[in-house]
Amino acid sequence: MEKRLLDRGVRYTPARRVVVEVLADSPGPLSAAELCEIIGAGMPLSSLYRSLSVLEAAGVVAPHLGARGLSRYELAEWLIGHHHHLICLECGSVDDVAVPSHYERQVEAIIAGIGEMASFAPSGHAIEIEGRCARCR
Amino acid sequence: MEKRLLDRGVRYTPARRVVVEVLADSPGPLSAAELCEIIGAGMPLSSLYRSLSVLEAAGVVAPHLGARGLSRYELAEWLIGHHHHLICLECGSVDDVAVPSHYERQVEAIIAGIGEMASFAPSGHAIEIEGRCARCR
DNA sequence: TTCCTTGCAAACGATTTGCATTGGA
DNA sequence: TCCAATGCAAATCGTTTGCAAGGAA
Repeated sequence: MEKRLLDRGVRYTPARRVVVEVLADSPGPLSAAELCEIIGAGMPLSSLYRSLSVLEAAGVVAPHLGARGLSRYELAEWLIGHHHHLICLECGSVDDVAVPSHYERQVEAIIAGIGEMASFAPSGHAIEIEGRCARCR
Repeated sequence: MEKRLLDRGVRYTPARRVVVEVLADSPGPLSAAELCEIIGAGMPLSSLYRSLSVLEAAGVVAPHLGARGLSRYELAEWLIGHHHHLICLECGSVDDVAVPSHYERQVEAIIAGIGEMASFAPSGHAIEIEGRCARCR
């Protein structure tokens, strides 16, 4: 992954490394504010955003645009695998969920069918499942 | 639908009516700025947002939180039916697409399966399909 | 030295709110 | 009359950017 940054002439600095590590440990995408909280002091929001945008440009993190005009960030799918999101309407948390491959194959087929119907060329998809998470039941 | 507002002690005013009408005519969700543009002058953004929040509280419109940190609004599903979104990565447009019921039944089953796996109680879902729309091909 | 990186503060764009005014029942 | 609705301007929130200082190659 470091190579990916070096190829773009940017460094894999401690600040960027910590962002990647925190995201790697998270069960789901995190907002900038959440990241900042977890990383702790000594990380100004502006630097955080700069790290995120460098990492995004390098294809290492991907933004997930969500509730109340705030983005959540997670590692790109080539790092953590294809997955979908469980959004808790109670506490607002967003967790990743991997979908068994026989389900995912059905999803692919459905997406392809819809694309054909609508003369739309699909290149990616996301399923957002809303409800109540285990903690809020 | 007017009843829905009256029940909450709010009126179905011309300003609110025009918002509903413009949304009803749109092939997909619209941002506040787009709504304002379509409605034309004489509709300050602040009033628009106020109309939207009243309509949202009444369950008549639903926000769709999307690209580049801006919300798009559409009529609630009980008014326009269950559907998913085609998001064009080229021009940024978002169009609704209704899914044939045999597909939708498969989707329901998949969602239920995932919910069980993750001890998550699903109450709704959305499939966002990214790609290129017919216009941008 | 030469870039890249960082921190701070200021700027920005979308959305919200305070307040005084208008308007419908 | 009374309360809801509106317009304007100012405030707020998440995010971005300009600029000068710090750091690695």
